[in-house]
Amino acid sequence: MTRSSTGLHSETLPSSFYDRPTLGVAADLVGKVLVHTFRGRRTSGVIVEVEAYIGESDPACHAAPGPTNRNQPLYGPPGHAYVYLNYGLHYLVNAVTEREGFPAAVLIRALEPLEGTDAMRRRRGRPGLAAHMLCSGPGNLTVALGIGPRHNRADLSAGRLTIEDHHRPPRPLAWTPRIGIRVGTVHRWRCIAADSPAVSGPRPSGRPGR
DNA sequence: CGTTCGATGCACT
DNA sequence: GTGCATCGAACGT
Repeated sequence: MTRSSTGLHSETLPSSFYDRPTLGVAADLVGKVLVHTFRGRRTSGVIVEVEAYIGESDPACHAAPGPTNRNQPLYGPPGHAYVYLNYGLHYLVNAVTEREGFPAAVLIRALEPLEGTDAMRRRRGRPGLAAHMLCSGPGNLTVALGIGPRHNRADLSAGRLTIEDHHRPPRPLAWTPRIGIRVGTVHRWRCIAADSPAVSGPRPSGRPGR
């Protein structure tokens, strides 16, 4: 048990949190807090947008071609990070879910910054950027928190990259199709905090935020 | 508001 | 050689 920036008790989510059906994990990750500690400094944000990628039968999941060198972490133990390079430019971070051997994960797509917004602006290289834009988008949040390929396979229940429960009040959730993919769009496996200005891309009703 | 497009690296066929 | 789970600037309306 630690003291969170909000003054409420918080604890790191255990591996068991991730060891269950991915859609449940995705819904429950909204409102939790992603934390990276670097040189004793925390940068963190409340998760407000995620997407589920579930099994070899999901054409948009990296496990669709079966086990490969890259997607190995998806087959590994739940509660570990899967970090990979996308479009040759952006690192994206996932939390591996379900039992070991079943490839599935939740992609973290947006945060509401909580701690270390100054460091986030420095890492983004955008001194004047509004707080709600600092971690909006999966490639942006990894830059803002300093997450990179060294975090691939990292244990999210212990270490420098973790997800915490700050016991924040529940958020109104909305499920939409996943975005940025060309296959598997039939599933509504993107879960957002419908009231958040930090969510990337389209949302049910137009709001400020991009 | 909207759409288009270039940058960029690597896994996979 | 092809195709991305992206971003942001540039341009059209």
